[in-house]
Amino acid sequence: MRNRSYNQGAVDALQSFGVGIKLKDFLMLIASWNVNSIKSRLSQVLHWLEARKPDVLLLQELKGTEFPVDAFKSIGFHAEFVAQKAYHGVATLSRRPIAVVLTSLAGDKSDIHARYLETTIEDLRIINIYLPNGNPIGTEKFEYKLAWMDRLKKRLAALKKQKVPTIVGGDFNVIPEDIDCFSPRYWKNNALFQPEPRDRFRGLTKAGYIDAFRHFNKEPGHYTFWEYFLDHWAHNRGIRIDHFLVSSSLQERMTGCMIDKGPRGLIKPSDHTPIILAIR
DNA sequence: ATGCCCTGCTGTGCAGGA
Repeated sequence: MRNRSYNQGAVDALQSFGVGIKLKDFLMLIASWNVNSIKSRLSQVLHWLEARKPDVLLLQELKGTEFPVDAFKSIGFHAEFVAQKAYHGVATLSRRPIAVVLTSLAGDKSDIHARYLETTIEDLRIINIYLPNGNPIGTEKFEYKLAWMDRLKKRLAALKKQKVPTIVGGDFNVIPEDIDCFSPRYWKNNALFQPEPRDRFRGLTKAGYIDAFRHFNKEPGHYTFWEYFLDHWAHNRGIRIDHFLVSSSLQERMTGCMIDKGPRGLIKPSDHTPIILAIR
């Protein structure tokens, strides 16, 4: 699988959109990709943007203070980012101008992690998140994750009340249901699979934010992350943790949501692969 | 029960990821 060509992945991904959709005619394509270091993955991201031509790309895990704004500018993308040394970091790329609304999530002034970027692009509020991992369970890291999710819920409730059409995309570090992992037994002691974060994720969907991928696809076996080790990729032993949550007011405008497995099969890949949302 | 693999950082392995 490691040698699988990029183009085959692209073809597979496009087919999952179904017949008769002419992508560039009437769709806005919004993608999200945890790249596990933008420095290490820059050429793959540039190549992917040229191949897929999304309108917006949300990046997570930049892993450094430097961000290659000029490289993206040269292929027609505006870029805004929130970064810190060595860890975390999120960036939003867009062919259309980006208006930055917020660069951090309210509710904890001591939280200086680069994990949140709220923007307006066209008529949409687009929130890029890198939700805390939370491992190991039983530590302050797990408590930080839960608190972060509570803060996110507050923010999304406020936007819902204001009737702002909102799309939250990124690495949620939550496996929503058992069908979103290859083996519940393998993940049972992991922060991504605990009842508390899963309940909070369901709380967001109950509050009027649609899990876009599940809206279109009820099958098990569709993942966005595969461990680097133990041949997990070759055996499709993955988890679905990168998500788009979409305001229910935008439901009629959603035309598809797909996972593009192509980039995970490249040489020196990120451990995550992109997810793409199509909005009319 | 833990590591496996990968990245950044200034390291002489560690922290963090998931």
